[in-house]
Amino acid sequence: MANISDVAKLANVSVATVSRYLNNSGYVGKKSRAQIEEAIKQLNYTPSEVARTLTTKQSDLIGLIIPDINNPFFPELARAVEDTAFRHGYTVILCNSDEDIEKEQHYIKALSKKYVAGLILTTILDQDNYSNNLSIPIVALDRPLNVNIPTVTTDNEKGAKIGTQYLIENGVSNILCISGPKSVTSTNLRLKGFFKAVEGNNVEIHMVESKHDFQTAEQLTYETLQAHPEIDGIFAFSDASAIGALKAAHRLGLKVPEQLQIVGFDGIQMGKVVTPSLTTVAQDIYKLGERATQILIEQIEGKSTNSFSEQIEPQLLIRETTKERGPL
Amino acid sequence: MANISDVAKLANVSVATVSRYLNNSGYVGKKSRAQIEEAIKQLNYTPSEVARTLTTKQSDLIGLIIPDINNPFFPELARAVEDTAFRHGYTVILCNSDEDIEKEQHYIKALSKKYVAGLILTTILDQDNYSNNLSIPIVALDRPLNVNIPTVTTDNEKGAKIGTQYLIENGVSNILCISGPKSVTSTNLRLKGFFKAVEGNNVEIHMVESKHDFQTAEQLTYETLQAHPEIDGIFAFSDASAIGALKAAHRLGLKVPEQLQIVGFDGIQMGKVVTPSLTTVAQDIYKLGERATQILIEQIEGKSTNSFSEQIEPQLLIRETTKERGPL
DNA sequence: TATCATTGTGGTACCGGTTACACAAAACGT
DNA sequence: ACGTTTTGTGTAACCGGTACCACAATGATA
Repeated sequence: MANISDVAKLANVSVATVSRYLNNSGYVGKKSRAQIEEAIKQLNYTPSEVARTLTTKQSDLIGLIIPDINNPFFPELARAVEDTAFRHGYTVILCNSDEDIEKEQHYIKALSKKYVAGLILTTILDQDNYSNNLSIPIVALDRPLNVNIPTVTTDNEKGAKIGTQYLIENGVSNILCISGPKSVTSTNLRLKGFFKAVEGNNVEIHMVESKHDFQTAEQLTYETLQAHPEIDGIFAFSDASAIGALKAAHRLGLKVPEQLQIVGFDGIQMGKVVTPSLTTVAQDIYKLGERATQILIEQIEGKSTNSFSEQIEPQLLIRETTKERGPL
Repeated sequence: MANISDVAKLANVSVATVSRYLNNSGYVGKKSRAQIEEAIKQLNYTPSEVARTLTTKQSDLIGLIIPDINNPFFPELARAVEDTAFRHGYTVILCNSDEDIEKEQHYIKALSKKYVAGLILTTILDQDNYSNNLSIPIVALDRPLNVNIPTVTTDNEKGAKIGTQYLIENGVSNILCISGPKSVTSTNLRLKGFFKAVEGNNVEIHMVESKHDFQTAEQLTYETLQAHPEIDGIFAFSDASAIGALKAAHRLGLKVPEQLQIVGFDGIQMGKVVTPSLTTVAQDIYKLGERATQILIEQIEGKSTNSFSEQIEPQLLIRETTKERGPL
């Protein structure tokens, strides 16, 4: 691969001039410009991003760490981040931490050594250490990280509250709550919302904790439903769990929504395509990813240091797993 | 951030010695070693991957370009690639080309400027140009690229053949074939297999072309099924399409598998969780990703130049969308 | 005409590493 | 005791860019 001095030689100018041409910085005469363009074409030259990064300490890389690529919520989120980043001239490095702290730290380290311009994290670090000893901008997405780090989340408490309330309004009196991992802040906020909605209403509750994953939720729900046939409603903290629960209900021959009503959380595309289609507390996934990226880029480009945390409103999507049917 | 010469100074040795220590190349005395370790600890030093890449022209980055992150097949594939890469000390950069050639080329260019060590492509480039003017190892995954590039695929023709045959054996006489985009090689191979299976058997066929995406397939199937109520079997070229088709069947009140049998292709996790669970021609997704990565790494590390294309056997997973029920 | 801003260009130190080479001290063989 | 090998270390060129500085030519202004 040709380098900048090959170009300079061929164009009969100095590397400095070529560099100026490439970066549109400083003056470049008409004649030189033409020669340089010609040389670049002839040599099929592309500047090395690596060398440039080394001197400028800047890059157009944004690292995105997600915990579980197999939960469709995260690909959809990644899609939004990628779209937005792309539109601003950044390239996204997507890493899958697998809910594994070690793997996550490995990625954070690997990425920061590579001079990513910034990091978007969807993760479980409750310690404050990471924010501080890393000198690049970070934005937390979906799950708050710590007070000093801008965070973009859905109003989880509210979401859980309206989801649960809707179940209760629809006549459910014995709810199974399928929560997510307790280590994650958003789980706890949703728990809070759930309990607020339940409070004072005469409903019985059962709690299980599940990964946001079809299989796990299906198995857990199957067992719980067998042990407690009186359960007539399920509120799941993710659509993935809800869909697993739906499967369990089918296996047990329970009619949804007649015998059992289900409300999920997330609003992934897949919710529309299962049968019956899933009533859910939808997060505005695209907006979530978009805002996180915008905030990060603002920080990277130094345009703003104070665009802090944002909460995005969830919205109840009424579909077919609850009795009071709405539009498809 | 501290750099190598800070470490050298603090340890009272030269940068060369530190470098030798870091890379385990050449001799480093006991005393120096200890001092260096101490200095590194004190300064919290990590070598800059960027600088290293610049001189060595090597990196531990593997670029993976997938066409559609929202089709669960690809996240599962990405997972496999990532796992394998991680185990070998490589980091995966995942890019989503969105089936968009421009975006894809942008990513290929961006990645090659960053000295990725190699590239895994899942893509639609029928032209040969890319293989040649890029000097890094490439492996094509899921879709063959061109003869000079190692390729890891499922035996698509065979897969389509056994899927279709199974449908016919189960008494289907009027098949709707939901193919994928014709621009992709694997689609054409599957078409070939489909036609081979159909040939000579007295079945009627309908063809539609769909993206591998729930919504599109659902809509298309809905329309086709309405126009042709005599259809009693569907073979879809992806599980995503098959699941969309299943939804369409539900909307039309058709009983699956009694009135309509469905076979998908891919073997994604989700197939298990829909109701009824999806009979499908399963690709060995993990193996697909694993082998592609292994072959790429072999090429990167120069261990092998001739480990060429591999085909992986598909396997029919009999579940509930076909009449002859197998194990769950 | 002298002065000064504008335009255009080249030289070169530097970013943070790697590595070839030179050289010294220690260990070894005879 | 002396040549040879092994071990240990430093100097400096280099990777491919960027950017500061110096300097020349041109045009504008006083």
